[in-house]
Amino acid sequence: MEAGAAAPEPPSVRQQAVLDAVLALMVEGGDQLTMDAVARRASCSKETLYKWYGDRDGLLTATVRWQASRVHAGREAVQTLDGTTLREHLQDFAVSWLTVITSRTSVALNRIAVAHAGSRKSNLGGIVLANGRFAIGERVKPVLEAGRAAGLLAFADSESAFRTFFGLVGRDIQIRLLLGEALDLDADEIRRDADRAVDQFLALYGQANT
Amino acid sequence: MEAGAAAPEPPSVRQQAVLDAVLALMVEGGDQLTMDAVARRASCSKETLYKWYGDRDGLLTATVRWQASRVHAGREAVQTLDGTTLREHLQDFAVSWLTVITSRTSVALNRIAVAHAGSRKSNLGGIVLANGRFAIGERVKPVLEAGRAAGLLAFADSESAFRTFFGLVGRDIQIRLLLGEALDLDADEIRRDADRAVDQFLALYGQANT
DNA sequence: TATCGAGCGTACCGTACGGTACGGTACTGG
DNA sequence: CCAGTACCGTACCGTACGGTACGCTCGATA
Repeated sequence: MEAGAAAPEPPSVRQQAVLDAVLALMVEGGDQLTMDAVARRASCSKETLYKWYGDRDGLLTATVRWQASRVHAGREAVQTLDGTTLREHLQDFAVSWLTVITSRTSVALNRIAVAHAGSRKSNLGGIVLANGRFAIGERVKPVLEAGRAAGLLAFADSESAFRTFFGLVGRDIQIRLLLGEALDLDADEIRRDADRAVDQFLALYGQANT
Repeated sequence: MEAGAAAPEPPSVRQQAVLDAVLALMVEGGDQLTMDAVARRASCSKETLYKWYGDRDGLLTATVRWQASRVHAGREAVQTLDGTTLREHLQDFAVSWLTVITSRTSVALNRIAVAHAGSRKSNLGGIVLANGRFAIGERVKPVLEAGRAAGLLAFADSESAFRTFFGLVGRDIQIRLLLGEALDLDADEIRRDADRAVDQFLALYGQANT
């Protein structure tokens, strides 16, 4: 998947404030995301907005990238891997993924990106995919492969195994949220959900010694 | 989930043609879905559109319901259920669900509904959920329960079991499509995917005699 | 044949919003 | 103290689109 032209330069503090204003407006309801509203909320002039971001799409793109840059956790290398640490890693991934996709910000952002994917031009959808679904895939797959190398997991294709993991974790959550269902999970429910998903994944792909 | 006021009366043939025009325009790109474009495409006057559907939202709502009315397959009763027929039933569900969510029409419609869910008012999202995710849930759960009654499956909560099935079938397909990835599956891939999902589901919930 | 309603096509209105222009202000460097 | 820069606030422009009004045709009914 093409992420669509690398980010040019990191936003200044003032620019970050503007992008946060955009995020806030997104969360408050997708339809009030006008350039006027952004300028008012961020206490800046529209002219500045256009100077910094070119046009509305540029502003949206910068916002998506800004949010993505905050979500990325560092990818720590996996060295020792026994049944317990593998399980912990997977649980961490599941919890953080569920936390992300159930957050108001993510829901709002994904709504914008999905809507944008309908009308071509400037693919926010691609950026969101690259920084969401694909980014976590690239982080999980090494763990799965390390698990296989340690004899803890068995699968032929790590991509396919990851997709199953993804499905077991997310189930119907994301589409229900995107379509407007209330359904807010607290940290406990997320943890239980993650536990269940990891249990099921290990039941499918785990070797005896887990 | 509230479906949002039952459908008033079935559309006339002429009205169906109008709604099909709306669907066609949705598929061609979400942004050209203007009342003018619909009137032109359907060879009718805007005044008629407003007379029949009240306003733009009414037209969209009618379109979503119209599409939903076409997707609903009859729910046949489940009587005899052995391991083979259970598997067949689940495979049928998986195939038809994958076929639906990968169809251009469904993607376009879901995009509209998701976008609409951002700005409150007239929840298309609720209607889509009710006729998609929840409708299939209500059709699958009786089968799961029959499978449990026949000693073929083991689970405590059929809703939860269904959600796992849903996740195993859909995985990341829907979100990737909604976010604009190309990814078109042909009938063969769908069938293989459905097979895999059913295998995995039975591995998790099946009793020995499957 | 006269009347009537349904509906097509087109013209029109109001407004919201993307984008631009411009005056005013504060800070920076010489 | 002056020039330059960056930016705020506001006014402005053009257009696209939701919604309305109106004249016309056509088929049905008496």
